[in-house]
Amino acid sequence: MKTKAPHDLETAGTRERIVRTASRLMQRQGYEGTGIKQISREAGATLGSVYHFFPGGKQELGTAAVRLGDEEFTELLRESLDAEPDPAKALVALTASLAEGLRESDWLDGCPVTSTVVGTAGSAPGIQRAAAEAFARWRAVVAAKLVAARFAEADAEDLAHTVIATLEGAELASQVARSETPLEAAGRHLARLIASYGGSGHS
Amino acid sequence: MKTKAPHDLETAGTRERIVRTASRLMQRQGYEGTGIKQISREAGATLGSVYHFFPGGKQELGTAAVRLGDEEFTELLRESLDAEPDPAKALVALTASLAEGLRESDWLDGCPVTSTVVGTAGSAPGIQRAAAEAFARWRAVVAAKLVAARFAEADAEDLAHTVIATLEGAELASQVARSETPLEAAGRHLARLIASYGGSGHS
DNA sequence: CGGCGACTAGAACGAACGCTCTATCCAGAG
DNA sequence: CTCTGGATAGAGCGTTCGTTCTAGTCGCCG
Repeated sequence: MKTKAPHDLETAGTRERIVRTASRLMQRQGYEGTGIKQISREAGATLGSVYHFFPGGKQELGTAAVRLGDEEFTELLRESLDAEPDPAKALVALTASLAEGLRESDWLDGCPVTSTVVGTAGSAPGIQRAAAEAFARWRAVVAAKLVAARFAEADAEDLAHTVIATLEGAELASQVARSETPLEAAGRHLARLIASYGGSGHS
Repeated sequence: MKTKAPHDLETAGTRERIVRTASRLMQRQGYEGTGIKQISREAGATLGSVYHFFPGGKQELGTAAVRLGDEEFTELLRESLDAEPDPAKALVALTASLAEGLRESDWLDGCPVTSTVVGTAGSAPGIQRAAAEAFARWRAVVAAKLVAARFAEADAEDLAHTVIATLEGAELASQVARSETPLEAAGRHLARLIASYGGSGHS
């Protein structure tokens, strides 16, 4: 019986509801600021269900929440980069959409990975590892886009570090300042930085 | 009696010990992850003293901790920028020293303001405000340096947004990856971005 | 039908949380 | 000396924390 599909439809329903709720709450309140009871309450699940799906407790749940945020942003990143051949223009569009999302949440929803991982440095190694993997994956997506736009591989990977770091920092700065300006400036400056590597466009 | 100096020497001693301890702990564990009793214990003060100096409770203490982090980084920023006439080179040196500090703490001590403010978005407006003021002050210091290096005022303020955002993001990325690479790349790329504004140097 | 495993349900535990409160200490003013 | 007020000291409040545990529900296989 390899078929786990039948009742997985239901179990995956509860499990996924818990992870999504955990991710959303930790995005706003941080890892330490979010309680398991609050998660189970808002997810419409009970404490028993939470510990059934996450026997590792809060840390395992936090790790799953970070991974969900990882997947969601990876997809957003890919969509933005695929929609526009020029990576510089794509980044400008991406920062604009990040700023829009942030404003629409009344500046509450920053990067889910960042919010969850900050403050767990020495105490929750699983979460640290998941966050490191998320950053690495995002960098790889950006680097692949740059390589596709005829960048040298070394330059692409190098630039990807700064692209991701600047996006993270600008998202945080915009959230704290309650203003789209940091993200907007980051988009423009990343485009300028990329353009400074010779090619003005995509060919 | 305007002279408050005599016993202020002692009272300021305890008060400052509390704030410094709070700042250090919140830098590592976040705002929610740090307890007032832990702060008082590690500061060698009692609960009574904490609430005597900070009748506003944890939020007032957190705000003071953010302001201390603000002052400390403002000073580090000024030192780095004053030591080198070319702002681009100064930023490379700054990222190197940030990376060194991070590595020396075994990747535990990130930006004290960021760690403290993340996760307090909707719940602690005083902390949010103090963090916004910190970012604005740092931006002003960077912008002033750029203006002194013959940048147009509009360009300088615009660039300052991205400089601060990138520094924040790279510090976070370096901490999570436990690697100096993100900060090192950020320094090089910020220097390149600044250099792209015409002047290759300081005159 | 009986039994079994996946899942739900929530009471209960000890510890820690932020905060309030009273008591005490002590230097300096009168 | 007394008196005063800033500072120290810590017991104790009610609440919430993460976690454990037992009981119960449900669908499916034999």
